Amino acid sequence: MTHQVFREGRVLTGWLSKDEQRAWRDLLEMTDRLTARLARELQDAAGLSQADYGVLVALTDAPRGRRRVFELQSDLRWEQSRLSHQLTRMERRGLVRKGTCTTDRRGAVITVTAAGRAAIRAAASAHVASVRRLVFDDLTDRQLDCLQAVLTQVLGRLDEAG
Amino acid sequence: MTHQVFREGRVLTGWLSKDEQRAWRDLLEMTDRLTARLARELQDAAGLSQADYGVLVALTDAPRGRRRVFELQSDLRWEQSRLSHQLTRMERRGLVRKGTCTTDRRGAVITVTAAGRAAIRAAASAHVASVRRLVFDDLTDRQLDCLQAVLTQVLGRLDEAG
DNA sequence: AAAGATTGAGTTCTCAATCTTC
DNA sequence: GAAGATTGAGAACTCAATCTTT
Repeated sequence: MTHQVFREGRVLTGWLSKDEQRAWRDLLEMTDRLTARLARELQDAAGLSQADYGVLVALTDAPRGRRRVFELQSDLRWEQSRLSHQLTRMERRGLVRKGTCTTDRRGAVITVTAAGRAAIRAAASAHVASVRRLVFDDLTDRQLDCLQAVLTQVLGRLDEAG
Repeated sequence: MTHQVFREGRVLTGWLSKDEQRAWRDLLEMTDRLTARLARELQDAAGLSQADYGVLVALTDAPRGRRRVFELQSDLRWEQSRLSHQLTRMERRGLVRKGTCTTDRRGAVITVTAAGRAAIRAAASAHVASVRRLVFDDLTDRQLDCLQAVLTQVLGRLDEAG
């Protein structure tokens, strides 16, 4: 799409058309409200933050529930220090355990604990149900395809942009 | 859409189909990366956080650059105390001014300052350009329509859900 | 020196409690 | 008591500096 360049006689190059503005505002509002709601639900269901949940998903997806810190970092695309602080807090709460790596003594191996598995089990089902109800239940196949195309395009742009 | 209920012989009620899972993960990744990138740009261009930018947009959109705190609250959908802390910090930095309301002495009136206007002017053009380049430039009219329909639907669901 | 990870200080967000005026 | 807003304490995130091992 070559976006709308003229509107009411004024040049709008470099700006957004009315439709684009609306979509942008709605996208921001949707993500804000969606994440706020899901965060509250995770907190209520299992005392987990979104950050906790993300870490636990990455760990439980991995073989034996173990992952190096730098691997988690690329899974989650978080800053080093954010992840380090987060893991320290999660260890204090008993959700994960830190161990040193046998083959590289610089490295830490993070393991999800039984309590961590229990917490994510308690949270996941209601969480996924909410995602389905709020986002996917009313979507047609065509809408899902279209949404995926948009997401893929924007992610591609972000890759180019570094 | 009635989502996919059977897959490889297993019942998936209450869960997400493969396509839905992918879309959900990509949506989370897109919003994370997009907001992270735009936040960095705002910071570099004008020393503004996303939060600062949101407040300044709401104020400069309003007549005479003035808005009551509870009005900003419903504009931004923020928690009371978050907004209050944010405004305190922005006043300290000279971006806004707080005054007491003449007709209701409980109330505070927030006004954008000249420095606030200058800051958002410095940030806005590059910000909008990035939004266009990263999100809208490659979108067809049909994709924009479809995206808008999805956003409207999800926002509607969120309204129902309270 | 580079890779893997942690630390501490400063900033921001959340939650509950509080204060003032209606 | 309710509405409008602030405060303080604790948790989370960012940035730069640091530490250890390779």
